[in-house]
Amino acid sequence: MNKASLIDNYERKGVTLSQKEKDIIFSAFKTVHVKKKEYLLKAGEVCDFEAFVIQGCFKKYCLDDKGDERIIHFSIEDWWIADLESYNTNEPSRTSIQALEDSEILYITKERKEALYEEIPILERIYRRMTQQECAALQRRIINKLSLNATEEYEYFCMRYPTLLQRLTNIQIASYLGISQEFLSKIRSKKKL
Amino acid sequence: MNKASLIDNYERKGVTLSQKEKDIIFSAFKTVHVKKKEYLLKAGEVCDFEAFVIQGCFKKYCLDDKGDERIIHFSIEDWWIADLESYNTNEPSRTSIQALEDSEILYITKERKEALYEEIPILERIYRRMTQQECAALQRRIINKLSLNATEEYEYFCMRYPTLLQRLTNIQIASYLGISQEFLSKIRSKKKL
DNA sequence: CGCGACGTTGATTTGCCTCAACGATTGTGG
DNA sequence: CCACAATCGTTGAGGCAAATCAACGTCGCG
Repeated sequence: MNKASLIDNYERKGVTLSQKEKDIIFSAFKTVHVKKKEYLLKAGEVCDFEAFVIQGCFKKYCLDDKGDERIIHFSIEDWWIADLESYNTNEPSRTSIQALEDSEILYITKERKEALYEEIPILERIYRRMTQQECAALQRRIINKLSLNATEEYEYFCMRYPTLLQRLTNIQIASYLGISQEFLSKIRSKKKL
Repeated sequence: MNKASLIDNYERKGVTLSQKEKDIIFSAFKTVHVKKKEYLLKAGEVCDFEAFVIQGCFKKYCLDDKGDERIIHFSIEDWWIADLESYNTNEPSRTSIQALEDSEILYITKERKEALYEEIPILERIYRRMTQQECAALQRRIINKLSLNATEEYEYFCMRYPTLLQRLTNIQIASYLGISQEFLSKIRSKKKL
């Protein structure tokens, strides 16, 4: 993956960009290297950026009242990461974003991005469609949480995100599914039979 | 609530519209009356519309493998309703949308709405911000599902949607929370003590 | 009036959690 | 580069939250 994948990601939303527009976009983003275990965002800070993952893997999580991590989302190559709730409201984030591998991202501040919308209005459409798709994905996750038991949710995860399976620990997957690592282990051992 | 609330809803996203733009918008939407128990969308159909609720209440739900209803979302006055997943992909919806009360909506087809984006480009921004907020709300729901037990989820629902509480049956609330109606009843009786 | 949907309560079952123990793997400092 | 610690994956025993099943009174409505 490289910087150009950002433009691919944009144009996959059904919009064609001129070379000049592409240049403006590239100059608005900053390439940033993030080492494993480093944080892009810590709970309590305001999320004033968005990032596009070129290489690597991130988790977005919050802590429950017992202090256990609840993973909300994983982002790998070609995905976006930010805390939209904090980004929208300018209030402190309840989530943290941490690199699970040495990673490389394209980073843009909220301020810079708002300016970009003025320069390239068609970006509004691109991000509208992108956000619509994210809504659909989040709705799907809620439907699964309402309809499936732990075993079925794990099977859906395996089917939907086979590449993620290999890059994550069981603890991380269990936290994403909302079950204990011990119970996930039992699900896996039953599945092999 | 009346038609003008649609414009209020738009302008609350930080954009001001001219009178001419408002007129164009009004003429693009159709006022539709929907009787209690009637369907706006049935599972298996493609969702080629969006609707804004002026009066009344709707539920969006799907059926699990046992045939039980799982309510994904309620929409009352001043909210939007559609199945974004089907709307985006043009594939058959897995959800159904049904009126819980005699209702009145502003209805627009996908085709008409795409034309509206061409006529009034600033609508792209309005809908982008609207969709961003929806994403944040969906993320919040996922966090709750991951972090809270049934009692805490119910208390959050009461706090967040007090007006909905009075208009829904316990069965509907239980289905939304993903618990059985019997258990919800037990939660409620404990709470009164 | 009578039927069906609703809300409640109790008895029983079950899916998943918690705690504890263990080997295997990974990481790290000397 | 090795020794030791930390993290990880697994398994078993026991416990709890919530589901299921069943019964019953109430209410609204045709």
